[in-house]
Amino acid sequence: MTALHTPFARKLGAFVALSDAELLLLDQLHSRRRSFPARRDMVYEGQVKRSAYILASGWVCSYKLLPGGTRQIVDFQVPGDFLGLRSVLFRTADHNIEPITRVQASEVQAQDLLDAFNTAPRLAAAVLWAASRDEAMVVEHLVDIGRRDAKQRMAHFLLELGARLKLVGLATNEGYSCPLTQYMLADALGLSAVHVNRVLRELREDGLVTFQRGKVTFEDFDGLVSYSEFDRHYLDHDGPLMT
Amino acid sequence: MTALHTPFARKLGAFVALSDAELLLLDQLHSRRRSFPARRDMVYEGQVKRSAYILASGWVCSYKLLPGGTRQIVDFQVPGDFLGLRSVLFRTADHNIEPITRVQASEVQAQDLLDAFNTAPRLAAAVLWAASRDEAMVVEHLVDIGRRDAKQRMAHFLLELGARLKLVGLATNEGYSCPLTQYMLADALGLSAVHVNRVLRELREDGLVTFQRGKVTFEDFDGLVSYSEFDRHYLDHDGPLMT
DNA sequence: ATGAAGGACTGACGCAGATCAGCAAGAACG
DNA sequence: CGTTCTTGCTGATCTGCGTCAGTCCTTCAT
Repeated sequence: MTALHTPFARKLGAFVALSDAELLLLDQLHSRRRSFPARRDMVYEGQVKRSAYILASGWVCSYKLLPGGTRQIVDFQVPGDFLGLRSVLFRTADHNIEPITRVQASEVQAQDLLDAFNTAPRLAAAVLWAASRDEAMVVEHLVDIGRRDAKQRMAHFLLELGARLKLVGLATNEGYSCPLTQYMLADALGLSAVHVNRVLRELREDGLVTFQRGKVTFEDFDGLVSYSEFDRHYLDHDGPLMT
Repeated sequence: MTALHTPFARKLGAFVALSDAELLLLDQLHSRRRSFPARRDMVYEGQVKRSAYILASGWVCSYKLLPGGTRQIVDFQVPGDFLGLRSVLFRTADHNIEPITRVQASEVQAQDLLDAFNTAPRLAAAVLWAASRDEAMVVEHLVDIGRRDAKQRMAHFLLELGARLKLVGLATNEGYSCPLTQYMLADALGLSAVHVNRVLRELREDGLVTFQRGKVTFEDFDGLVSYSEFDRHYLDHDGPLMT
């Protein structure tokens, strides 16, 4: 039961009902605990020796730098998220990972993970499932940037982030606390920071969401969902999907 | 050796040097051959019973529809690509898959795949590797849409597609044949069809690429690479990366 | 042969969002 | 204690790209 207190186990538990033995295995993955200061890259593009991590607390973002100096944030990772699962397969990292806040993470060797998978294939399924869901979020992000205007894009993004945080108990339909700056939002959504500011003001004036002083507050959750055409279902689960 | 004639085996061979036994296993995955007509969705969002497929010939695209009637094409799949690997893990498909041309594909049951993995873990690694590479392409696509202007975006996209096709022997640095319409390019790149047309004309007038009558011709490959800030390395391999 | 439909292509016009150029307030640091 | 950095915020101006409204050409079906 103790393992359920880690955000990671909590998230996996939403996908697969895990046995005590499986929870114990999960716990063992958390042995090599490390801490990272904010703003210094944990992983950078081209880096060869990499590990995977399970985020215990704090936020990070994965991004790509362009020659012009601009950057595109591909995804944010919140507590309970796995990072670098995919990149373990490659020799070198293909993007940068930067902690947004101070971060606590468990380092996971590829071998430990494979061992755990051998003893508990259902665990493997759960981890792959979580990874797939993360990929689905990147796809949703792509749609956001490709086909929604700035205001809808922001609205959709804030809801999606909320849905993710809800999975690990860090958000409700009231809101959540969020350490992102307007510059980061800009880099994630493909906008300028100036325009992010304007869009946030409009959403606030419309009485839909407020994002101020590190807090996202849903003033009118249903209104925001319908305004942004957010699909309630794709991240929602009433309980484990696999038993 | 015969299996090397399928685009899929050829692609995996670029990642991992496969033994004869592994190639044989790969061949067996190709037993349930199916054919699909152009333009009728193979998989649609919300569909419950799904299979994975290995594309033998023809092109397909995966896309998401938005309530407004617009769509965002997330990725194109070309011969040798695996489709639906990720979605096998979910109960329902989260996007649509539409054949662009008539398509030949081998249906793969989740169980067959798992069995193959058990007998040949190196094969599993190769398949996961290929899947990861596909995900990396989605990420690159995201960067394209988020942070490059229309002209650079188009240039980058055409090069990326070329790099992919080169892996299965369907492109050279001279060019490749490509069944995409300007409307599809628009839906993929988050542009209007009108603007796609303008951008293609500009690239042609600059003497960089020509895209006409189903053929992409690189007039000045190096020029295009530097104009679009294309990273030559991320899809290039001189030989198997794992032996 | 004759529509009908899809695709390439173009010009005129308008707008969403970028860019530029600031100000103000708090945090971090000497 | 002032200084510098970071972040939020704003107005003015400019532009990339969308929208509208077409034409032309090719392919296919009747």
